[in-house]
Amino acid sequence: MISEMEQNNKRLIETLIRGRDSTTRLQDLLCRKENLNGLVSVEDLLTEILGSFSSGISMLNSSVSGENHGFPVENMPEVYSGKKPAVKERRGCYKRRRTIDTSVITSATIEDGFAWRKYGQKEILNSKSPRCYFRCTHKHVHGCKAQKQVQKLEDGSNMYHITYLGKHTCPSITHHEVVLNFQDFKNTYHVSNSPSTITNAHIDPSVKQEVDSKDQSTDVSDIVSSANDENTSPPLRWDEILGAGLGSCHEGASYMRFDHEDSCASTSSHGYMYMDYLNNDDLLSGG
DNA sequence: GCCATTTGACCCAG
DNA sequence: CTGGGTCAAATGGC
Repeated sequence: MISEMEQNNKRLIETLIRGRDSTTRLQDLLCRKENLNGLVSVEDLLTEILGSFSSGISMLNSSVSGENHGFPVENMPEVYSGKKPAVKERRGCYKRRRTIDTSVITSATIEDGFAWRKYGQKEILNSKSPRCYFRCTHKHVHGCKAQKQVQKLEDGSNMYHITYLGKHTCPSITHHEVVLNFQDFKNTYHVSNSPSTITNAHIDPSVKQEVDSKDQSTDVSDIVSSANDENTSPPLRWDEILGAGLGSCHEGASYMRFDHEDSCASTSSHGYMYMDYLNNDDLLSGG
C-alpha cells in the first residue's frame, strides 16, 4: 500500500527531475538565442520554473523519505462501507466528492496542457456565467480522477475561474507534455515573484505551441467548452475562448489560491500547471 | 461509426 | 427545500 504510494512518489519525482533537466536544456538553448523579442527575460522565467521544479522535487523527496505520503491522495476509495449498493438503474447515482485536493486559479485561459472532457454544465445561482465541469479524458483508461470546474468571471475581463479537483494520475502526462505546457505558460503568463501570483505577459506569436501530438490537439477542443456570455448568446465555442486566451491575452492579473494556504505558499510559487502535483493536502493532513 | 459535447434529469449536501 | 455536482441519452462533428 504505502510502498505503492512511495513508488508513485518516486515516479513523480523522476518525472519532475526529467522535466527540470529538460527545462535546463531549454534554458541553455534560449539563453544562447537571447531574448527573441526582447520580451520579459526568458532566463528569469526559466529560473523560476526550475525553482519550481526543484522545490517540488525536494518536497516530494522529503515526503517519500518521511512517513508523509504526499502524492497519490486519490488512491483512497471513494466511499464504500457497503453503504449503498449503487443503484445503477437510476441516473445520477453518485457520491458527491468532498473538497479533496482543490486548488483555485483565475486565468485568462483555461488551457493547462491536460486533456479534459466536459461532462456537465450548470447555471450557478449568483453567477451569470455557467459553470462547466471537466474530467480527465483518461479517466476511464487510466482511472485518472482529476477534475476541474471552469467558470467565467463576470467582471468584464475575459478571465476564468478554474477549480482543480484531484490530481492527474494518468501516465500519459509525461514530462514532454509538461515542458510543452511550459511553453504555453510562458506565452501567456509572467510568473511574478509573489508566491501566489502570476500575471499576464505578452504573447509571442513566434513561439506558438509546437504541439503536434494527437493528445494535445484534442486538448484544445476538449478543454474548450461553453463559458457563456450571459446575455449575449449561446455558448461560446471553446476554441474561440482559447483563441482569446492564448492569442490575444488580455491584461490583468491572474492569481491562484489553494485550499490549504500553507502548502500553497511553499509549493505553488511558480506556475499553476503544477498545482495538481504539488498541492497536496496529504502533505499537511497526512500526519 | 466513433467520440466529444450538450442538456435535462437525477441525486446529495447543507 | 434548494443549489450544485454528476449521469447519460441525444446530438453533432470528424
